[in-house]
Amino acid sequence: MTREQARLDWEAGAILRPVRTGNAFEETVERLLQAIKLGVFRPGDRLPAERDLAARLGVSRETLREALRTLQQADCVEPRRGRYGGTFVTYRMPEPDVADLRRAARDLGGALEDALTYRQVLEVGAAEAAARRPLSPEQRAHLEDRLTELDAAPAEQYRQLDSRFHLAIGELTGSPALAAAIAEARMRLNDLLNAIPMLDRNIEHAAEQHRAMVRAILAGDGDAARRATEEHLAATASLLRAFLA
Amino acid sequence: MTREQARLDWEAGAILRPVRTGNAFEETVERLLQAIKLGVFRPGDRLPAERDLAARLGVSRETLREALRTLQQADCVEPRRGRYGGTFVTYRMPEPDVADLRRAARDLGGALEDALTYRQVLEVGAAEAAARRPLSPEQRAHLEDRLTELDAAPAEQYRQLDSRFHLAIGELTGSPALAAAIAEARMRLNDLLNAIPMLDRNIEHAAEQHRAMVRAILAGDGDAARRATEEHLAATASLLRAFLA
DNA sequence: CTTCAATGGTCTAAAGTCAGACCATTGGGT
DNA sequence: ACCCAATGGTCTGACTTTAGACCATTGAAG
Repeated sequence: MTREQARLDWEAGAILRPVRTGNAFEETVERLLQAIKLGVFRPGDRLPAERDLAARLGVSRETLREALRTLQQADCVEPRRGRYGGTFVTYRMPEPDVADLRRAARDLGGALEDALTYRQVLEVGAAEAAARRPLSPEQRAHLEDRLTELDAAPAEQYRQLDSRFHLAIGELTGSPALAAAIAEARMRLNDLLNAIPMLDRNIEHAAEQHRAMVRAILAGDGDAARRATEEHLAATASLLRAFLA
Repeated sequence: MTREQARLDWEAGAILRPVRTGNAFEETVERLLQAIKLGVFRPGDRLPAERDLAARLGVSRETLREALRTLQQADCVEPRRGRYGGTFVTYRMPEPDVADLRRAARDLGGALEDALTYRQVLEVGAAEAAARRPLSPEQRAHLEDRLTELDAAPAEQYRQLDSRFHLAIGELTGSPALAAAIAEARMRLNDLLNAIPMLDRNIEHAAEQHRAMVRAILAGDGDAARRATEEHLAATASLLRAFLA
């Protein structure tokens, strides 16, 4: 019996895990907030209409509206009525703050190493998969656009555009499951990554690594794509750990 | 507007996706059924007590019981009352059938390539991550046990023990998120993998690849672990595609 | 100026889900 | 022979979520 329990804890942890996380309302708030923090929706952008958004998120319009009301009270979002109205983003990224960083890391606890491993495996694998895949001219252009956009980014938009660049590689794999998992991994780390103060030197370093990733992917060189992504993520993880130490 | 919609479809597909899949009851049925098909619970095994299982799955006991009732009506499970009673597994794996295989593949549709890519990235990355990690003697022994068990498997248990072997590598990464993702990827492909008729020749081939994976992981050789896993999964995918063609 | 289509705002009845209490059954321990 | 702890079985009341209908507002198009 005790042995059976031990066997279960060891072997079934990945299967006998919660089917649903919290309630639909909280999940919806979190998703929308992350979408904004990840730069999918930027300040001034209009969110999809409530009926649309509810359908995409797989929740009822009531639940979505409850979530939007919460975001509105948190000054992240603002509704406007009438045709050509909608829900508009008002969220502004706070300045990076090492105290925030440490608090966020403490909140994550042991899940930090988990999330870093998860992210590493997913993004390295995705870069390799994208490189080994025949890409359409549109896809190539899209990737290069993300890189150019990121290189030209004003400091206050850097982190969101960085997220978009990394998410774009996930999309290039053509695997929705993989792209979704990458987005999920990034969401878990996002508050941490956003709280890292970015020095010019780090940004330049990251930019060179981004270019190496794009070069390798566009050249169809899976090994190089993997190595470049490994190096980039290792550097980011080191930077993160440095601020936590 | 149309352009905004197109941008969203392209960029936000990974974020604006359903927060909850169907209802709790159906998800619970699916989880339990997959746990049985994956060999986490084997015929004659007793499932954890309802109160326990409900807590692990994050659903109410009522919902869990509704799911168990469904599984009972499908002759997968049988309840016994009283102390030392419980819910016992009665499910028997059907014989592999190419017709089932083709039907299951048709049901998956485009999600097949998605699932194969997803699985490839996760398992290859997990093998490498496990190899690069310091493993305790218990973990090493556990991995070797899984391999030995699989090598000695009677034909009717082969697939479930194969699942357990692959899931064990995910657990070795020490990343619950990664282990859970591997289990999820395997669940998506499981009906397909289980429907492949296994010839002795294929089993021997797979066994050699499994040994190579374990050797590399225990030796701490990440590159070799990655290559061996890549090769093994590519072989499985080829076999699968051969039966679908 | 009027129209009207697209949007957010509101309401209701039904279904799903939950926490917890309590009952019924069983077999090993005393 | 009895007890009792652990299990499945049942019920209730509260909360959550849903689907859908309908209302209110707005600004561009005609």
